Amino acid sequence: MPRGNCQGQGWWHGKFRGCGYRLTEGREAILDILAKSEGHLSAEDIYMKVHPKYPNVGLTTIYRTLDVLSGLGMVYKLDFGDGRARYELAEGPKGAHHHHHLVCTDCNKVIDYTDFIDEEVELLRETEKGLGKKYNFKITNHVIQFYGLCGKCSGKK
Amino acid sequence: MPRGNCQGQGWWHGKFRGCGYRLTEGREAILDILAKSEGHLSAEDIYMKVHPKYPNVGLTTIYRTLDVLSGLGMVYKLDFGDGRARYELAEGPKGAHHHHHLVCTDCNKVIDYTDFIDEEVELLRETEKGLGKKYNFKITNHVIQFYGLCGKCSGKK
DNA sequence: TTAGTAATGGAAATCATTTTCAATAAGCTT
DNA sequence: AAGCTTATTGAAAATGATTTCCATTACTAA
Repeated sequence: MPRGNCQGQGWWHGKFRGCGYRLTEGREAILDILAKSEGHLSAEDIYMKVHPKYPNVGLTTIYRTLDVLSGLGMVYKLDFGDGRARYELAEGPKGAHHHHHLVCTDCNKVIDYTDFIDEEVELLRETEKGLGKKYNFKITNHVIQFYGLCGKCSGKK
Repeated sequence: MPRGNCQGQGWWHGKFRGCGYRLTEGREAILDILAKSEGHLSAEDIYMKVHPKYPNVGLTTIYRTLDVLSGLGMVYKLDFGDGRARYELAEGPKGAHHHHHLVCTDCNKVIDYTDFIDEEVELLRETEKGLGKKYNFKITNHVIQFYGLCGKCSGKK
């Protein structure tokens, strides 16, 4: 039962089982919500959405599951600076929806953007390669985020 | 006494006073520590360093001051994913030490790097301009951070 | 000096996230 | 299908960083 670096491919069940994790009702429910919500959900958001259908899944399990998922690279844990972590499903098998975030520091609104992604991906590739070699780092992830004021907040009183 | 967007230039005293903030012993002490420590200090780290010399400066004041400083753009508030915020002085008048972070997700070691900054700055400039226009966002800041395993941790058991 | 208000610290309060622990359930083995 | 091993669970309690309260102190300007 390998438990460490299980970054293989395959979806859902396979990924879980292959790493020695058990596939439980609660975990599937959480994955389900994440998949259909397309948002940036906090642990509690998820709890709220899971609870009606699975009243016996507790907040603790949500946190634990998110931890596992993020460890497996299936979920990104995000920080928008408002004191609670947000989670979103990592892009599916296709790597389809690669995007980054634009955060309003006033109202906390978050915009997903996909502009400039090509140039960015290019830079990231180079940077990761360069940094990895220079600092002997095995880079697994990155965060790019812009902060500022959205139209509404920038035109406030 | 304007209190809002005080992003003018000028250093220290001027910046403070100009925004209606008072320059107190505690605030200077904190700025001092940040200036000479060149690190990524947590509120408590700062408290520890300030306390010997100014035993009457409390943790609460540290937090409050860091909040003000970060609001003024004099300090960056960073999140390395270990549950406590870190702070570092924004680059001085010169914009000299622009850098980003490489974070080991295992031992939490943080490396500051300045490689690829030129290309990056170029991309950022474009991105900020493009996003700002498209989403009507007034971008004030950004975060770029890479996560991975440092040499030591990647070669662990 | 005096009034008006910013700033302070210590204690208490918040609040997201973790830990503890006994009970339960998954998935392998037979 | 039944047993067995061990991952998983929920509820309650613990944790720990950050905030809030509030009465006191210290600037600043007139």
